[in-house]
Amino acid sequence: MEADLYARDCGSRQVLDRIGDRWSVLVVLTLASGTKRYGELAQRIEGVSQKMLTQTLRGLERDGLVTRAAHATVPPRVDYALTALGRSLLDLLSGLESWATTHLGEVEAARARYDTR
Amino acid sequence: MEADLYARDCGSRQVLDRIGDRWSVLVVLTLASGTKRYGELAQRIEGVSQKMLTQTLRGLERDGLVTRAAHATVPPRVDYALTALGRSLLDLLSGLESWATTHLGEVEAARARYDTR
DNA sequence: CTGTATCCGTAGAGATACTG
DNA sequence: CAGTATCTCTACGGATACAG
Repeated sequence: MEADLYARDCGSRQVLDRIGDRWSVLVVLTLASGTKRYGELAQRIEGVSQKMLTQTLRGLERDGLVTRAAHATVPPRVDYALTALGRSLLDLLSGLESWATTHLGEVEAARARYDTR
Repeated sequence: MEADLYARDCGSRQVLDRIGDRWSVLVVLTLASGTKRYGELAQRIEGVSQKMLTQTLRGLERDGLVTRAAHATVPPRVDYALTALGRSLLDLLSGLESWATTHLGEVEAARARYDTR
């Protein structure tokens, strides 16, 4: 079976959807520097709601990109970390991150030009 | 001014949003092989509605990633192409494409594992 | 601390019909 | 051919409250 990104029902589209997910990228990038607790992620990623963070983490865990380790302590503690698969995605995502920051100015300029004509 | 991807109101988040957009990625990748007409894009990208394709193209044009050239012929003809900025994104996106297709199997396996426990 | 459950408003996506 | 306009619908995301 061939993986055709352009085909409607190809699973590679779903993979792209996860990458494209707004919070997934930020979560994976945050985990680049090592294991993080739930609260650390929530604090670092500004603007993410509890619901969305949990939902995103579940999705990443389901896709095998992130591991979840719950410790039965009081208070509870849950550690999230990247899997090997998750780390394999890291280079690409940090490339995206640096593209976004370095070309931000050009994009904003283009928008200003577009909006004023 | 610093570009912090994790800051709520930083423009780099909006840039990431565009990259993350489902159809934008597919459109840019389709334009990788050169100028395409509206209809060619619609045909190549399976499942995209007319509305979404137009909307995506407008967004990409606004952000300076794509040019739009309308010819006043009968029937009309509109050519879309990548700008230099758009091409600068291409390597990253094709990296994403190949990651998606090569790791599709692992992701699907992880999902199956997650869903059956 | 790390979640789950519920309600609710709005943006987004599809379908359809129409136009230069 | 390449759109625009309008309608409908749902499903995403935020807020809030509660629980283990």
